[in-house]
Amino acid sequence: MTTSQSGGSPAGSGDAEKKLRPARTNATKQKLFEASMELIGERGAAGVTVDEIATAAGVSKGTVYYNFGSKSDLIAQLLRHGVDILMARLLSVRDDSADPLAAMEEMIGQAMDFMAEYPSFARLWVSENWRTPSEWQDTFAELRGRLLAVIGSAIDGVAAVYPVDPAVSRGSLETAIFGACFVVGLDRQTYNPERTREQSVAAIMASMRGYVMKQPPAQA
Amino acid sequence: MTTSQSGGSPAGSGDAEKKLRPARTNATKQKLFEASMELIGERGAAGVTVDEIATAAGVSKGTVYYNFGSKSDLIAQLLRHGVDILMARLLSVRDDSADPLAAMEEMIGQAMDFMAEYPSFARLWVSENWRTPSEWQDTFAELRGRLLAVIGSAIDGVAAVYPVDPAVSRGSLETAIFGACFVVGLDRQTYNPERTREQSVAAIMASMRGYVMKQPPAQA
DNA sequence: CTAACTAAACTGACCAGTCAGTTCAAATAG
DNA sequence: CTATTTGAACTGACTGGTCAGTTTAGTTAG
Repeated sequence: MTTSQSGGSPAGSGDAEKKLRPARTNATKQKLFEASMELIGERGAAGVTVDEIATAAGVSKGTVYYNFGSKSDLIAQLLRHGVDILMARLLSVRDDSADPLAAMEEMIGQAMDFMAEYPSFARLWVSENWRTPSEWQDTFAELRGRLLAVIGSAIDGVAAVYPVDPAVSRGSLETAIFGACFVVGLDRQTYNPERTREQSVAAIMASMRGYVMKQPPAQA
Repeated sequence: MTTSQSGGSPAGSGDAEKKLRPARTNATKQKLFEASMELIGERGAAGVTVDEIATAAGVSKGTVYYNFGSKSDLIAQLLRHGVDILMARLLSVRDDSADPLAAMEEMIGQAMDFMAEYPSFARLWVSENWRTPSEWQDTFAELRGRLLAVIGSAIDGVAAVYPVDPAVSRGSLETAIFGACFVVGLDRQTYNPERTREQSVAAIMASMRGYVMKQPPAQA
């Protein structure tokens, strides 16, 4: 069970020591992330073998187990890795509060760019996210919460300035927008490559424009 | 590769003879659909064995191969089966054109009910839908087209009566609504069981209300 | 009587995880 | 400056097990 490697095993290391120890390791992990993102996005977590991942990364199978504790662990870290990238992009949108609707629109645009750039991650996410008893259940819950918080605060920004339909719960709207980003992004890549980024953003933004009410602001 | 069964094999029968031949077969197929829908929804197509499906359906493994040519074939027919049910519900909404927005709302409600009743089908759909080279690719393309057509005509119904934002392409909106139904439905079941049907419908309907413009109708 | 189904054994491929051994750059010693 | 040691990083053959699909001889029910 325990990976009793001859040397110290970085497999178990959560996140710490990012500067001192690793020499080749980080480059190797990066290659493994890229290779497995690609393969797993295409054929699913269960449909890809560790050997394939190792070969695609130009590394031996043992190296995968040296760097990660298990296939499952690799995928968990892969999920975190992808979410880190997406989060960074979403947070790059300055909430200058000039117009919260514009901020929202840019966030959705960033999300669409991310889906276009990492479609395999998006596929992995939607493939595994809603499985009921799954390894990664906790991972998903945590990452989902982080992402929804960002979207939620953008919605709050809008609700603070515009009058807003009280019949629409913030939580459901978060979910709808979040989900629409993934689905619209994936659908564009899979079935409608001719669709533009702007069309996609506009379609998702429709729910925000439907959320703000047509009456003039109720002057807080 | 070729399924050379001893007895006459209904395995290859696409859709024809639904009345003449089968005596026990239909009941068995039904049981197999239910069992595999459940299992595959939970653990994914690749994560479930044919033996498990057979046992769960209270049937022998041979029967699975008697009724279906292969695991892959079973899943393809399972997809069609689920879409048939969903389509029937969507089409049950009378397009009385009294208010196309109300019709749209009821359609989304029907979709939410379906997701609540067959969450495993929804999981199967989102898990496999966007895989790039997959068996079932053609099946998905066809079924997706059928479903989008129904939603599209509901959108057209709205666009025929209300003034509508030309910046939002019908295709992207179809996709966004279609996808939101799956994602919101699944999220409700997985992460937010306290969310009501109405909240979910309202969140998805927001995109329709954002699609119709705030100016008074342009009087066709 | 025959289509539908059973039960069980079997094949051949495939795969996650293991482990004994190799490499090599940097540290330490002479 | 050279020799030796250390250990992290990596290798790839191997193991124990699983699984899709097949086959066969017999049973059940319409």
